[in-house]
Amino acid sequence: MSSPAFRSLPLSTTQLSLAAVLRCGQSFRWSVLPLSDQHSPHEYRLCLRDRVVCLRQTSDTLLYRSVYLPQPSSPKEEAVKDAETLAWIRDYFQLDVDLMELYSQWSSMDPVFEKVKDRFEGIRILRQDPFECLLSFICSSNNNISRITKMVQSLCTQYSPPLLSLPPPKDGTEGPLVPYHPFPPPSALAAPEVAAKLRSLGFGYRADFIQKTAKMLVDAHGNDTSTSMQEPAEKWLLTLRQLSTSDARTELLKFMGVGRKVADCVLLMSLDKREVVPVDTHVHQIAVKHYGLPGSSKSKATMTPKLYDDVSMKLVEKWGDYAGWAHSVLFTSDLKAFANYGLDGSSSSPSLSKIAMPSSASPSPTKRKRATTKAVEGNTVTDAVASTVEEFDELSLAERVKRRRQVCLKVSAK
DNA sequence: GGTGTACCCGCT
DNA sequence: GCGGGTACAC
Repeated sequence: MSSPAFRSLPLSTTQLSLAAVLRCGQSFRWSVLPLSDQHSPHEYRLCLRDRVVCLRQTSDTLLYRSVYLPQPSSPKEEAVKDAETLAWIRDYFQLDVDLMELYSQWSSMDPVFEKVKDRFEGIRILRQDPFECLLSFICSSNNNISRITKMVQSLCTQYSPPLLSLPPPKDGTEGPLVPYHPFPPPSALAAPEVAAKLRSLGFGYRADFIQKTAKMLVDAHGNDTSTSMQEPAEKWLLTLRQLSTSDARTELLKFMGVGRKVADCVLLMSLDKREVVPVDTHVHQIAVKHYGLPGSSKSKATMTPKLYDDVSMKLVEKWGDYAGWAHSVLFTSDLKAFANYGLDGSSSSPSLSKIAMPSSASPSPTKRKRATTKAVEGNTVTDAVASTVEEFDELSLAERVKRRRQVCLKVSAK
């Protein structure tokens, strides 16, 4: 396989830090390969349907290239495909969003953010493929990044044939070829026997969730496995981007293994719902420690729907329109794996865990106010989210179970 | 409608 | 034992 030259895109690491963004638990599929280059210590690779995208980064430049299948037959055709790769990069990393602008806004709104911002630059939300995102986060329950990564890799190697193979990027050295697999389509995971296989691969109880969710999607939207690049179910998931946060969440909650947390991750990371703040026990701890949410910092209260809403709403109030993006910065800064991140001597910002709780940590709000204050036609983001939260609240557990059953029955009836 | 428990597996 | 949760039964 040929090794085309890298193209370059001027881009500061303050706008995008691959080292943080590709390893902080948003996407679990990027290969991180060592380089002997001081300025760019790693190469990152991701396999798409028809190409493997390879990225490197220096302080002021993003270097990119792709290896295609089929290979371009002329320099002209290759130039066209490279332009596609660049367009994909702009879309996937949402480069039209000015992260510096957001960082300064969040800093002015939040003293806690102010303290971590210098050490955790360039952390933004990826715009991922919804199907991959959905399955990845179904795998994430009661789980850690390293195991989720292994499971997602298994999905690819077991259920999606390799697109092509590449040698490691070691400058100058020839190494063994490594196969790159795209993420499998829904139809590849829908067969009943998939569940048992996934269990044997160490997926645990998530094996059934994956297979059932894939089957629900295929049965509801068909699997046109003809040569098309995307199956109908994948296209349908993309249409959820047009829906309101609340409506899109309702759709996601119908799938097996998808509760509020997983749904919110998919909304934020693949469906353009930038204000959504997914709440897990970790985020809850952050909220208790730094934002005066009620709850003991030691006792791990079970995440009830109400507690989830309280935490999520509080953080949306704090950070505003792009609250989900801000959440990602704080969340990353609190990951153990990032304990030494950004400590290159030039910065002295602490990791979040080292920051003392503000002495006047907001006197635990007597009671979370429901969004009673409807502002101008619900145009403020806080209100928009608050109202969606209310709708979710009103959706009883029984109703959710019923809806899910309906879909399951519909599925098994076929 | 809120609360309790089992669930796979790997790590502390 | 617990965890970057969810399903299911009271």
